[in-house]
Amino acid sequence: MANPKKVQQNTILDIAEALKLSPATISRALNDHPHVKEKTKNDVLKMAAQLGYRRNNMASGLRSNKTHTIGLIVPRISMFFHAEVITTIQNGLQKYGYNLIICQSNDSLDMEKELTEILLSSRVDALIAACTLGTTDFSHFDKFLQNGTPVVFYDRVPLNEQKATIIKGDDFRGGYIATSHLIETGCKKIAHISGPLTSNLYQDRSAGFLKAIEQHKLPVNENWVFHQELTHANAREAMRKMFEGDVVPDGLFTDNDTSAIAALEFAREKGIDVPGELKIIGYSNDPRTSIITPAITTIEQFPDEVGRKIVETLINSLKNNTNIIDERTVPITIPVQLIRRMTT
Amino acid sequence: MANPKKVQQNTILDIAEALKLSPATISRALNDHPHVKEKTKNDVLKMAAQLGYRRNNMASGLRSNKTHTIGLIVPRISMFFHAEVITTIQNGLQKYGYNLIICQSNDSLDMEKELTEILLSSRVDALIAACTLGTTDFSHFDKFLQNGTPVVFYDRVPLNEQKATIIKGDDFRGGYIATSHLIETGCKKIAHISGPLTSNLYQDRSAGFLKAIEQHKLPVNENWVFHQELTHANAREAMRKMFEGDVVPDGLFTDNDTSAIAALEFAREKGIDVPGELKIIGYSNDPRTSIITPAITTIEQFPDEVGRKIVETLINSLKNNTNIIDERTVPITIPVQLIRRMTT
DNA sequence: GGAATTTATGAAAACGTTTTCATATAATTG
DNA sequence: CAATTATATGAAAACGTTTTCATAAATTCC
Repeated sequence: MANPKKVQQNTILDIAEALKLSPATISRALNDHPHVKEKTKNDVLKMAAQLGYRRNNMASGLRSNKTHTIGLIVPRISMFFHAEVITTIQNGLQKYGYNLIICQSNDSLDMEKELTEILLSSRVDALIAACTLGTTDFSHFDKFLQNGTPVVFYDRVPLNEQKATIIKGDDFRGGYIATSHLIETGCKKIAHISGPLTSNLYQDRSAGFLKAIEQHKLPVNENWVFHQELTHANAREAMRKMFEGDVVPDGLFTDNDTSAIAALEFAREKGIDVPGELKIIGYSNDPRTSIITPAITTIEQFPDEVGRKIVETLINSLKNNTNIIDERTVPITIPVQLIRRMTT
Repeated sequence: MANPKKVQQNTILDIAEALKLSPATISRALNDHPHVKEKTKNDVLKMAAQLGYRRNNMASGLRSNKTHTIGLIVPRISMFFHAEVITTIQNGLQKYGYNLIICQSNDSLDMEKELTEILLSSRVDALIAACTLGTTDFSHFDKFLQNGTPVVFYDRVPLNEQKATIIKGDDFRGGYIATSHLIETGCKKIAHISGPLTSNLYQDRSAGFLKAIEQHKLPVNENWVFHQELTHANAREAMRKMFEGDVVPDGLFTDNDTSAIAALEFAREKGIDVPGELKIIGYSNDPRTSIITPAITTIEQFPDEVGRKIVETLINSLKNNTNIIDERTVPITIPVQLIRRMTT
């Protein structure tokens, strides 16, 4: 009694009955099948609109084995880089009639595994994933590849996955140009606050860092290289350690902007002149870097470019239904760019 | 030939066959139905795991008329407030076994309407929506309410929707305490950069603003009240207009933080001392406000609280399957808080 | 003008579950 | 111990589409 009368959704059979046609014809008409008369199509479309008909995606998906839904697993939706990428992906896929189920792993590997199970149950047509920092074994994604579901990894990606598409920023180059920029602006004692080496991201950026250092025959101070979770607090702690000694760095490369901001705030508090005594460069071009004083030099990763590329390759492999297996063994690399501001 | 062999997903029938049981029993066992022997349940669960069985959500949903999927329509996922709310909702719903289909209207009313159609086709179990600034007619949401699908509006909400749950910040109070704070810190000539009055958000904040002004018997200068899209550029333009005259404001209340930042930057460029000559207060507690110099006073909206409340009421009405129609005609209000920083 | 082809439609099966109804067995009652 | 009730299972229908196969009608061909 609580509910008045719930309006029942009309089905294809209601249209069929109203027009004295078979459900098969209605289905074909709605899907613009070539073997249906124009007039019939128009009649069906008109009646569908009149009855407020809406296709039942579950019934349709069950029969046709297509959900028009794509799963996305991401560490956290509110991280700037990811938010931008997701926005682009969402808007892109929407144009092609695909829905996006967005899931957050909260950077927990267990959660990531569970999410693959859930998305498998949802029978997503494809999967997009930016993995956890701790994901070194990627076998929980195999289930998708095995039944022919395209998988695209971006940002944090497997190193030797042959069967999935891999889209990543040019992290080696990012590390290299960031460090080179510090050197070119006169730094001789360069520190590096980096993330855990379990992730390709920080492996590559670190390699780029070292390459630039070696190329200019500068020494590497082991005590000034940190591999840690890139939080505000950790960066502060690293700064404290480095600046309690006699010899202090004159340049700092951090693998994200949060760490750069923390470092800058530390310097501000301790009266360390930036960029006079210490030059700082971050990574990602988070909006905060352009707003803080002094504005922080950083590396742009072009999240919208990443998003666009993901949509492009995905739509492609969904259309051709050609599994990506054979073709895409080479990762797609999105270029990076130095954004010079006031901290260097 | 291109694809090796795609692995076929096992179904309930495969389990049934393996165990010499009927599919009905398998289904019941998997759903923890009370009328199944413990031993049988264990056997089924074990065999399901062994065969790598994953329920087909489409088949399940088609039959049971439950998708365990909830739709979310939001202007833009990358806006700070929404990103936070969504993160909380996502994590909350995940715990109860619900997926979230997130859609962006890009603040376009047409897109919003289209998205309701799509989510209707997906037969979502419930809908959460933060509407477009231009949404004054909410009838495209009626379809959900008519077939008993719970709808929760938050942030930008309909004014007189009797049948849906409404969760909103205390915008009147926000406008009131922001303005009062400016007055208390000595402002006499207060400007207000607000959003379009089509939205309850800005109606309420404006009302709060006026209430405070009247209460202190201050005059309202019509030329210092703006109702416009709250972009960086628009705020700059408003500042330009106000500061080209002889009489200039000594206090500014902006309805979002982007405008406050734009205003602060303008002041900085023109050599207007903040907070000496001009005090500024924003809205939302965007992370940028705490990082800019001087840090901007603003109003905290507690996005996680909003998200939690949404999940709570939603799970409740999904569980009871009692449509919200009768009970929830009163909007739920989330309190706001003044965050005092350096611009006042 | 009949055979072959194209075009338009329908009947019925299929997708993988859940659920109703029926039934067989086991446990409990008087 | 017969009668009732509780427990455990199966057969079959149902959910709303899409798709295969068959066929009727219209068109083209020689």
